[in-house]
Amino acid sequence: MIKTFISESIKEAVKSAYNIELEIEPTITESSEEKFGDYSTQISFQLSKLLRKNPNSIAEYLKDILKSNNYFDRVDVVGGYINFFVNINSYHRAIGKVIEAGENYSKKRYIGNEKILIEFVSSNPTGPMVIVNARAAAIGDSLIRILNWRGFRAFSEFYVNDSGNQVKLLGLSCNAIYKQLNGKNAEIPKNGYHGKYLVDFVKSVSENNPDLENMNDDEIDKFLGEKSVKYFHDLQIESLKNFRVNFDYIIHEKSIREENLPEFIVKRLRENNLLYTKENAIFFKSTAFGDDKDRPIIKSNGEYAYILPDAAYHEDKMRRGFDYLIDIFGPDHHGYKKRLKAIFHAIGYNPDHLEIILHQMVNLTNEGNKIRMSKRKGYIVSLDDLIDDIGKDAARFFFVLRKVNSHLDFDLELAKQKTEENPVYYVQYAHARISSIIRFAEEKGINLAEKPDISTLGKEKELMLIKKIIQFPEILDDVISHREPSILPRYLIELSSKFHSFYNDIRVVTDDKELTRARITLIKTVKSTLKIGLDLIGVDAPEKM
RNA sequence: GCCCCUGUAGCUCAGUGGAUAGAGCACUGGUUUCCUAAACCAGGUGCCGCAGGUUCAAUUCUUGCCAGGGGCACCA
Repeated sequence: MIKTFISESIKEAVKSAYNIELEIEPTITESSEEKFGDYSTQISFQLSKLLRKNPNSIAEYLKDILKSNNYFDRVDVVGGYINFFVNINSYHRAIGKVIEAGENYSKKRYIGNEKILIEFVSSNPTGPMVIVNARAAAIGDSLIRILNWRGFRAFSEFYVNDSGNQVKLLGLSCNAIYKQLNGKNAEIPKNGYHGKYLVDFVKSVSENNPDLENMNDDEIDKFLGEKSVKYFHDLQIESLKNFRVNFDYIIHEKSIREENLPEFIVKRLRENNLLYTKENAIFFKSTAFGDDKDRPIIKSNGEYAYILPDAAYHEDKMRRGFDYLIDIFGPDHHGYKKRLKAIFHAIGYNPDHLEIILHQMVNLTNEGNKIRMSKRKGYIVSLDDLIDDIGKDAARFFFVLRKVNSHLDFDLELAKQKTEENPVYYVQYAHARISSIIRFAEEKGINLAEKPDISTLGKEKELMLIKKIIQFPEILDDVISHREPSILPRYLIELSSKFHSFYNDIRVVTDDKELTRARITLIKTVKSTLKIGLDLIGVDAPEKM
């Protein structure tokens, strides 16, 4: 909030000095060193070209205007930079607002009516929830929480591919396993699923369904296929729930097909003259929309290519009244991005209203050795395994801590051993510590209901904490504008660090009741900021540890 | 061959068109009669992968190259 104020002041100063409206937001940074004040701007460098004056004289001129502002103790100019020394009253005013807001600090009311739909995970129902999908889950869920907290209307959705080829393959694989279990000769199809989890599943189904023996091959394929899709889907949703990831909507490919939406897409494309037939397959001219080559949407055997029902699904999203779509995909979908945007555009929507976020892969290693995971081949470490090993708080924190765009190396052994060093505990510990101090103060009979005198807070470490706390709303906005949840956990680590440092330097509960109340009030703002922040990434904020 | 991501301290990773590039881990030493030591304090490291270009200013933008990872189906 102080930053915004400085920004406004600069704009006004520039206007009154040179009679120009700044088109750009002046960049304001927190000063790297104390001698450069609290905040700095290098606006004079940016203006120097425009005004044909040297930066230093511009800075000096602006300084004289800015100086008169009662927010600052001092305004300095050093080598073209303008450095602001914010006075203590401004900080007291700022933290006063945080205290007023309490549990709702940084929360915004709904702004506008635009509805955002974020689709993520959408894993195939062919096995348990795996680690890569868990990363998408953590990212997507955190984004939704943060967007909604900051006044957007964002909804989460999971798309189930419960028809099509892979379901067929799953049925065939199950059938083969079923035969093998009964001592018959059978091979799992080449592209089928080989996981041990599937054997366990088929075993339990066949024990509970003796009629299987009376069915013919096709019937068994179908029966086991449908059964397993439902089973694995439920299992996945259950795992995600346990990971504190819930969905507003779950949409099945089957229902998209039943509503004949794929046919609608074909019709629409045909009307727009964007289809042609080649070697019995129907191709969509996606090159007209920037794709590298045209893509088949109906295969020569008459089946739909994956993109067709998916395009239909996006049509469905728009029909349900969403204005802006975000898809979070894994790195294996990167070639798919152009194609999907192309078809979205081709069926009549603004391609800017479909945003595709690609997160990078997760490499699982075990004592340095890479574990290659493949559901089809059957090497799997499931989300449930991970939670059992390191806990959901650590897992969620860890997944969101890395930037969406970077590859994530996850050493299972290390993660298990390093549990105690995991930064999530550092943050949670700060929260628990504050809770403990507050309990202690209550035991000492400090009346916390009485309004404290904040102006007694002026020590270096106190101001340091205040400065950090008031950054929080900006941090959340950064997360949103960059689509980068990792900014939040890193901020929480910094805030915790400032608090621990404060704690070791300054005693909160003392005989001075007035001062105690002021300090308790201060650390309460830290507590609620941590609580809100942790909650936004789906991590618990414990009262005790 | 084409496309995407990455290359910053011993390791894991932040960061920015601007002032002396940062954290954590690891390593060394210190801190508790007192609110949680899962904490704090002190100590030092960098051809910011390489080479051009744009700029008053490049680690940041851009081009080429090198290295690592991934993707390039009438799979989903």
